[in-house]
Amino acid sequence: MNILLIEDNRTLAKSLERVLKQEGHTVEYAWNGTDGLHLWRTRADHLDLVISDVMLPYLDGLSLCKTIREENIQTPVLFLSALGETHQRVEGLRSGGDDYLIKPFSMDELLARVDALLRRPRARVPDLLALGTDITLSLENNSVTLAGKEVLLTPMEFRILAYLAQHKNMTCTRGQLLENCFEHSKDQWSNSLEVHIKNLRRKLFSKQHACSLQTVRGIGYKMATE
Amino acid sequence: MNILLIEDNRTLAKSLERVLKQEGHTVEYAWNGTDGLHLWRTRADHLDLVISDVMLPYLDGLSLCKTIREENIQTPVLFLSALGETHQRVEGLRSGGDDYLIKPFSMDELLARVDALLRRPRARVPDLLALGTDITLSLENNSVTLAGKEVLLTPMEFRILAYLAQHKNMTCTRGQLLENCFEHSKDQWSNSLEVHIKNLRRKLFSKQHACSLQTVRGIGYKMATE
DNA sequence: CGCAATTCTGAAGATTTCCTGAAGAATAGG
DNA sequence: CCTATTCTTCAGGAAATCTTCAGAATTGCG
Repeated sequence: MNILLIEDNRTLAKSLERVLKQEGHTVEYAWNGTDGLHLWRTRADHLDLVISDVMLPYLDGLSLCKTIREENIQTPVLFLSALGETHQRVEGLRSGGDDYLIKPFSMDELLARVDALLRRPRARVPDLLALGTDITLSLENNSVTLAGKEVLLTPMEFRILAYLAQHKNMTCTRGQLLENCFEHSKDQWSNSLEVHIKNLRRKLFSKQHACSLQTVRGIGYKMATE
Repeated sequence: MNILLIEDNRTLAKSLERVLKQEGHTVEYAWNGTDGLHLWRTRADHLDLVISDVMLPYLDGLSLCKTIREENIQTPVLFLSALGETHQRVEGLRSGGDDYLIKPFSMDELLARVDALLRRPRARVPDLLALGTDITLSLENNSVTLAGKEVLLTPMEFRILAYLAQHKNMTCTRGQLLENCFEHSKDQWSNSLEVHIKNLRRKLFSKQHACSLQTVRGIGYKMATE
């Protein structure tokens, strides 16, 4: 696992690095907030965990984490801090942190908490999604191609398709779709969804594919691929 | 979000429940280890978080959590305990816990930690139920496969099958089935149930299997596996 | 064996859910 | 302010599903 360590105390950093490497992790290191931010941003795809001090030169850990979270980067974060007051710990978690460890701590506890954070499955969203053999969908530029040719979708249609594609072969309830793609609340009814589904079918699934947009009666819809 | 609270101190439990509900969560409650285990197992699909005391009557929190993890259920767990020694906290995390909060704690911190645990993407456990050797049923996809091939069930059929599968090798009374799968009240009669059972048998149990849908005369039905 | 209670089965009617086309409402861009 | 695009609503009809019913089959028991 890849861990980014942001800590200005070089001595502590060294020993943390040693211990983590012993556990089989690879460790990258930044000694201040701005360097940390840069590394985190650029390497986010490869990182499995960030361990960050709260008090750092140039940019403190909490602001750093807030910034990152606003960029929709979800790498788990373990904060280290000598500030152990409840309100300080709460603030750490509210800033987007996943755990908060008070200095001084034992290496055993650190490793246990690191394990707990690494154990949970990551939700890494790939950029290009393939549906069957000839439908491709790029989340980044909001575009869809069918057999190599671009198909124009309305924003709403794209949101719905993207949601279904990200959950392909799972049944998505009408509630999920309404909540995630519309501003509606979960349990509200709107025929609108069905109209968009119809249009998606017309634009993308009119012919036989290795992929189809199925309705699951009484529940919702499912993007089925082979 | 759905939270299961396992705590034997009724006073503490009550106030936790109140605070969590204020935050918009729904709370289920168990006051001892064995009840907790049962609730957790059976409702795992709907639970988003478990908050559990460590010292509990009948079955302590750590063993409880280990058992659940061995069953491949990944619901996040927050342990509460008065035992705040490092080695005890480490043990909690090693047992499959995700966080460990030491009593007494402030409600603020509890809520922050609950938020942190709920915020992270859910473990997508393919909640697959196996019946015999060749029937598999996925609650998430609302789908059933027989010898690898998908079998299409109606919503009602699926609900009934799922209920029986989740209680396999137990006799389910007609009352249970009516109450859980239909909108009927417990003691109402409806031939409808039998019709659905018939259709399930036709679709899934027509051949000899390691699994059969038996009728228990005068009581109800049983999903029997070997 | 014969009877009564219970369950099974097929088909038809009732109900729910979904699809579709078109028209009205909202929104953005010029 | 006008236009083009997109979104939502509505209503009719189609399709899938659920329930009911009546007769047949099965089971348990004296």
